[in-house]
Amino acid sequence: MLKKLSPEKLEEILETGIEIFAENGLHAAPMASIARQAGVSVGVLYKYYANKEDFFRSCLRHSLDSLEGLLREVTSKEDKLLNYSRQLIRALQSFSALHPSHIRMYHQITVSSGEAARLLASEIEGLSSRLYTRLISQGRESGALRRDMEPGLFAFFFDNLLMMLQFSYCCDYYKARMELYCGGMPEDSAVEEQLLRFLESAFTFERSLVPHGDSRGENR
Amino acid sequence: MLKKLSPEKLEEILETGIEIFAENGLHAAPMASIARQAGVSVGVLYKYYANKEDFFRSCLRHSLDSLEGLLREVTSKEDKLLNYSRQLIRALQSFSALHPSHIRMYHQITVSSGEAARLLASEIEGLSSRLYTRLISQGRESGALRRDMEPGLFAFFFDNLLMMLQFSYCCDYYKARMELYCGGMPEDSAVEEQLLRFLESAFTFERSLVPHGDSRGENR
Amino acid sequence: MLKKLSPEKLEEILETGIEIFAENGLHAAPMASIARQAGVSVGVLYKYYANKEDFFRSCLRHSLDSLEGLLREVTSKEDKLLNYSRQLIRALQSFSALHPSHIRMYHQITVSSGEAARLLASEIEGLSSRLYTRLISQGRESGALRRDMEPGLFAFFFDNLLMMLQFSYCCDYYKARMELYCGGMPEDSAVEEQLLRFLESAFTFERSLVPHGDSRGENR
Amino acid sequence: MLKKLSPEKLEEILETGIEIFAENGLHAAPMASIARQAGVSVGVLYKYYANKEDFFRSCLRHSLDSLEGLLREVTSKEDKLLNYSRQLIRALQSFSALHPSHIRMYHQITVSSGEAARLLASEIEGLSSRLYTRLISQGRESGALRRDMEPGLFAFFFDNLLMMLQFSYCCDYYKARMELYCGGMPEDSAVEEQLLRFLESAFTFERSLVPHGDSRGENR
DNA sequence: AATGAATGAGGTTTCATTCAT
DNA sequence: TATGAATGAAACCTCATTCAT
Repeated sequence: MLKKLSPEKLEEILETGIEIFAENGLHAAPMASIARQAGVSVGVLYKYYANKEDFFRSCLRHSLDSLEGLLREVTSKEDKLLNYSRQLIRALQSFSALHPSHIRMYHQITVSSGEAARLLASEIEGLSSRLYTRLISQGRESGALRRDMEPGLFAFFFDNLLMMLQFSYCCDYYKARMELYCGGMPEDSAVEEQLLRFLESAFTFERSLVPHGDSRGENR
Repeated sequence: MLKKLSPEKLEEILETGIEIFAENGLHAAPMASIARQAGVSVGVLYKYYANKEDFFRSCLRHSLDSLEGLLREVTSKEDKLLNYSRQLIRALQSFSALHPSHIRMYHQITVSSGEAARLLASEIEGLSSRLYTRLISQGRESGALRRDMEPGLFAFFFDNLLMMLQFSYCCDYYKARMELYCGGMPEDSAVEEQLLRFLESAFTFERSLVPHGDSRGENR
Repeated sequence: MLKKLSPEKLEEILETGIEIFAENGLHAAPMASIARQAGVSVGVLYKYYANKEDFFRSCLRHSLDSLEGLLREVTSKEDKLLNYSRQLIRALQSFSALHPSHIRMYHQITVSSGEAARLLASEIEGLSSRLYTRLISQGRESGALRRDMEPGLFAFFFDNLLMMLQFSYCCDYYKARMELYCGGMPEDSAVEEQLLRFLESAFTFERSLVPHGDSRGENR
Repeated sequence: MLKKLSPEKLEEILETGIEIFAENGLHAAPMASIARQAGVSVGVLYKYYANKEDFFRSCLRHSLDSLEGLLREVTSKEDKLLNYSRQLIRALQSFSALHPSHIRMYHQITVSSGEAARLLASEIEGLSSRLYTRLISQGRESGALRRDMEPGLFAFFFDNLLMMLQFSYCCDYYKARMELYCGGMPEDSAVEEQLLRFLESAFTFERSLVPHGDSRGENR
């Protein structure tokens, strides 16, 4: 019985798929390129996956598995948002350095539309949205975080910053944009430090405490 | 570029292009659809524009003109970051409601790669990156904003939040994601209020002032 | 305005389609062959027809139009089944000689299955089934034809013979089969004469009149 | 042909082949489906049969063996055409009910063309054409059947009716067509009775005896 | 000058056949 | 010997671009 496709080969195919999807987008990625680059024939792809859509879903699932593993690992070590944040930033920086194609593929996914967009969003963002909202609610109850915030929206802002960070490490357009803002690619440690400061203040200080007063009130 | 097209027709062609590019992406948008929907022949498109790429650049330029107009208008009225922020948020909310296709087209652009990505980023983000960095530097000098920040990175975070907000109003995937975080589409006013609180705190409170202490130090 | 596709060219495309469908079958006929043989590009086919299925339907309709024209013409001249039969046989012989591909395409259609088969059958056979059944019923009422028959089944036998005749003139397999039975391709006139004798007797003599008695009765 | 396959397995493979060829046609039947459904590997098929064509020929031969057995059995019991007809109709009705795939495969064969068509026709129709022609000739000599007929053509008409009957019981298109003519699927017994009446009259009454005269002469 | 029909390369998917195991 | 994974040619269909009218 010919078992040519070892788990390693299958892994390689999926990683190649992620790479090509990341580069070309879901629609424009040629199955032939994936096959060629993975060193197999197109027939192999269609033996293991019903069609392009199915293959893409498998690539996504493969990637999400490792990303969710990362998320769970970080979560298991910390339970307070701000402590957790530092670990998370570092983990994302390292994931971005190791698997930039995965992040690029997620970014390609964000251009989908219609029902597919809704399904993909819930598959990709479901876990983190629930986690962040929970951590923030807990922090607010315990008094560790500010009270004058809506946890959902603040979780949304929080994830916006982290998602953009990843994209900025991996996607050409966002990379160029970050360099534009920072005058070159900033050090990982500088990003970590500054983003933590940004987040700490945003999540801990209530509006009434804002000190300088000069930017308050006149908008009402 | 010859000039036989009336300015109105030209405007219509470009707006149609933006719509179709926004919907389909740069690669998948059919020139024939654009021509048909704009009520001209494909021949006209290829008479005035060398090719699809060239036409796309013109659509982008057309859109940037109106977006930069908006930015300049808001800027002319305010010069302090936090006052400015409220105006900007409102302006972006209204722009997103009026011209969602423009925002979607910008989003489509973010998937480009290589040298094109760098050029597009600098064309689209150049103005705001310089503006935000300047406003933040000034605020830091004047004492209105915190001193322990790098203006470039904080400007980057600031724009990340605003860009994601626009995408979340206009692009299917991000729309679904925002609903996931907020349990439904939030009111414009709630978004405005919460994002302002988030930004105010992030930009004004220095780390040493962080009140509860419980999120410091215990990181190992 | 480029009007390259004259009605003549369109006709040529449809005739070529009929030819290729007749030769290869619906599924196996390559659109590229049709285009090449008709002297156009595949793009033309897909500009005028939504897809292969649609193109095939148009070929069928084109053919049915001429066949139904023929049927109506013969019908208009005669209203008694047996007079009508001679005209019909001659018409089918001449149609088979002029347009063998059409007949071969009908034959290819008979291998379709499922709902498609039902629809095609009703489209192709609807007219003649109604016509034959009506003629036979009328003949039975008037006393010109035997009374001890069910018009539907006799119409069915009648059409079976005519359909097989056409196929036997045009389709390789049936041609070979007819030669097997007749020891070579029979003259048109012999086929006409013999088939008319066959039909006349079948449609006019009632069972009770069967003369020789030796094949009667003992089967009951 | 090597012989390691048990006769039962061989039978199963051939029957499966017949089924798949019947359903999909010669061209579109996937060898892999046949192997899977028969519970063997494709390798086995290609070990015992040189290629698809060769395998198909074996399926046909297998089917012809049983059909010819049937024909011989009926023939051995009767020697007069009209007595024989009733037995034959019943036998074909029962064969159609038991082995519709075989009939469908024969039908699929009728779309073949070129030299293959000639060979297949002679293989499939040789026996019955010789048998029918002989029976009819004998009947004509003995006076049991009409004299004014050419045995070959009448045998041809006779077989046309029987072949169409089988196809009408088994093939979707012809089934739909028969329902169109009869307003629903007729009872086996009605078909038997009516077809016998049709055949009896066709084969026994000479033209000169045609009673009503109204369908004679006026054809110019 | 403007039109839009025509082109044909390129993408997805299927399946007969081979051959490593 | 038997397996069934792998191959890759060929089919459908789309769309950027050209160019006859």
